[in-house]
Amino acid sequence: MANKEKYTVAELRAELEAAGIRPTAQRIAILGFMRENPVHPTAEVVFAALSGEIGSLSLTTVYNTLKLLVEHGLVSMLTIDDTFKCFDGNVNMHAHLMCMECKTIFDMPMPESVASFVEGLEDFEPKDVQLYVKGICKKCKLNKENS
Amino acid sequence: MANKEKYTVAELRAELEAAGIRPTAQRIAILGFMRENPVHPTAEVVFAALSGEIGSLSLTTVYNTLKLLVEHGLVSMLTIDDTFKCFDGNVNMHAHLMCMECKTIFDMPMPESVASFVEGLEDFEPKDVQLYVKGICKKCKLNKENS
DNA sequence: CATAGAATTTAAAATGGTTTTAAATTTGCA
DNA sequence: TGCAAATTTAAAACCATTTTAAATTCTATG
Repeated sequence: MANKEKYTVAELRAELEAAGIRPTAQRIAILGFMRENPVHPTAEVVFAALSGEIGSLSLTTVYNTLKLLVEHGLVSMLTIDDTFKCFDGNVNMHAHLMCMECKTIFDMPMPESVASFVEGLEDFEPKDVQLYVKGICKKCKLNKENS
Repeated sequence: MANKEKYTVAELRAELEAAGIRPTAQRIAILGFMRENPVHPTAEVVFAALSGEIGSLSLTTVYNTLKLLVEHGLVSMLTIDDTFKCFDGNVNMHAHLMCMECKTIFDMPMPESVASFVEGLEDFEPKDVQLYVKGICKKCKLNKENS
């Protein structure tokens, strides 16, 4: 299930408040960006995207806010690549593919049995599930062949 | 399928050579450690475990060697936790659970459908598959309840 | 409405795991 | 044995992220 294309400030504010987070302008903008953009941005990318909108925004705030949103389950953190940490505003369970060449991250539905595997775990209380597949995307494969 | 408990130097040497890696004493020791110990050590841990055996061993060599072994598929890298990078000497496909409290990483068989999911991917050539489940282990759950 | 206290944001500095550099050492091969 | 290439090492550099401390903003209360 994907997110909506557009969220109102009131919706974002309500989401933050429901999580017990004080809805500041920075937090609303960051959560809004994560909800509306079906990408997997790093903190740097979020900062670059929003620093026009909020002139005073600092990279520190973006880092701290994303961490806060992750801790409250409003955003999830992806560690698919060891060289950068990125975030996903779609917290519905799904798998991720990453092209090792162009670093693009693609969403995929989570295979059926993963949910039942996780539910069936004994002696372990699951909180977060990530399925990561790294490989080469079609575009990069073609590029390689023609060179 | 787990690894053996004990590997001979000749076996390790042969594995390195088959991968086109020159079998130095450091590389043999590091690969041996990874093969024989069913844990998920960081570079620091590998270094600490082997620096007695090889007095001159440097942490740099451990980092570089683990990277080399991963590049050649002899060892796999886990990015289950965003605060550390660790390694697995068992390259057979399996899932990982990590306790968010004590940070212990447990091996689990990979659920059936994941392999077929990966094989069924179109327009994407898979190279590495990781299923990570983060949560709370039994021991830590009990500890929390009694406090 | 004024104001104080608390929370948040910010810039700057610090942190720490990892990589790079360059020199020293070791290895394989003639 | 000796040389060229590869590897290892210690030290320095790197850089994404966190911490610090001061400035700002928000909220509650009189």
